Amino acid sequence: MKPTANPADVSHPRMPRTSIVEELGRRVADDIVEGVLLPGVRLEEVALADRFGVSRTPIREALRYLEATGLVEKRPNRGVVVTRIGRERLLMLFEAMAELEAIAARLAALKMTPAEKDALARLHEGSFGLVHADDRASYEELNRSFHESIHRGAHNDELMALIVAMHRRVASFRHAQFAVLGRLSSSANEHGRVVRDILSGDPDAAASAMRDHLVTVGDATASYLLV
Amino acid sequence: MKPTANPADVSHPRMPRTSIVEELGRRVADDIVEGVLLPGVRLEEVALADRFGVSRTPIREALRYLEATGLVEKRPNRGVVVTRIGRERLLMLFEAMAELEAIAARLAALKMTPAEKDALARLHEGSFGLVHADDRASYEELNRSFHESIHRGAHNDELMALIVAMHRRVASFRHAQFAVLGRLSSSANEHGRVVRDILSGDPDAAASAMRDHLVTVGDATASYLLV
DNA sequence: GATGATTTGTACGTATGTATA
DNA sequence: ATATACATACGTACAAATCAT
Repeated sequence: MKPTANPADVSHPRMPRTSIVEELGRRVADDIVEGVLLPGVRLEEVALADRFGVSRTPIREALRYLEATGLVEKRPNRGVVVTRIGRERLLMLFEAMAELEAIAARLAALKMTPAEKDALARLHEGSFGLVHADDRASYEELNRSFHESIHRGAHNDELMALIVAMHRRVASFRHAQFAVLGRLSSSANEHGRVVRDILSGDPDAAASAMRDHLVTVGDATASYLLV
Repeated sequence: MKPTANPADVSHPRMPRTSIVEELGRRVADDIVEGVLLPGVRLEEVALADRFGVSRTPIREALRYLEATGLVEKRPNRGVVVTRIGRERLLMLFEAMAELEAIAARLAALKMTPAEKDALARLHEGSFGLVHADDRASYEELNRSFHESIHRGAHNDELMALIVAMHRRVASFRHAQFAVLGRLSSSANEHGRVVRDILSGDPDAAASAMRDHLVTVGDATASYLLV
């Protein structure tokens, strides 16, 4: 691999090409979020360097970055591992996540434009068919879109960045456990409450509905988690 | 300087000594938060390396870490600057900060122990004397303690970490502007509402009171900010 | 627009600390 | 407990990009 050039990025020569470190950070982060690298797995610098065909220097910088995001943990002189947390702290993570999503719903109720509200309503309406067909994969995809459109509807990039970062951390633990079952229709119903309160512009109700929704999700998944 | 030894840390030989990178990260972060390094200032690697008597390698790792926290911005091949943001984004930052503090107040109302509530009440009572004496420095110190005790009272380390990180970022902009004037007594009154609602265990009221308090603070400071 | 100076980006070597037999 | 193996931490050298002239 050439030092600074990115093979997949030759289109816009004047656009600041993404550095190797950023690329490495993304790829390792993706592996963690997608469950390729599970919590507790040790990340050796030379192994990563060989795998990506670079020296250890950019690897170390990428790991420093990931350390700051909380996806990996670095113990001085003892290497880096994918972050592994106990049950208590995981519950805190879910609680914080639920509160952040509640904020997003709150702000969305206050600031979503009519067009955004309309799009949200349509998105939600599309979910009933998937529930009835028990199409879990499609529902999961729609669920993502649903939450993302609310995040965007909050019109606050800083808050959205917090939520995205938090979501990656939570996702990294989802794979260490079983899938959650039988929640499709109840999830859709909970979404319905959120949509109703956002559309009617009731921030407190929307926040409350979203919080309850996430708390339910949190309990359902946390109960399966290890340690 | 020796590679891994920390001159100021010779007491506990078995404690994992903090690496140079961590030390550098802390010191640069402190300089940014305390206003020694103002937004927009360029951070040159060699200059920092000379200043701290180390090579560029640990400097670069520390800067990567700070980049992830949002305190500095790194543009590929173009160096690192202390993060500088426009008015719009700053308002988002204040809004997010206010919502996070509101969450903390909410959880504190739900989870603070009687002892913690008692300590909070006493802390708040101590503020009236300072307001009357117009002792701004002491009031600011008490204000910190007040908010910190609420953060701790939320009993959620993940949320607290978010708030601390956010607070550092906000603080880095406080120094680029004038001091806020004449808010001592109104601040104390707003605190009073928060305390009342936390003590009575009303999460929604506590969140609302805290949010209003922070929104006031945000408006007051944001209106003085540059760009 | 080209050239030299400055700065960032990456590779690599060596020392130090940690784990294991 | 000591020695050996191995991974990490930092420093140094070189390459590439940016900036100033």
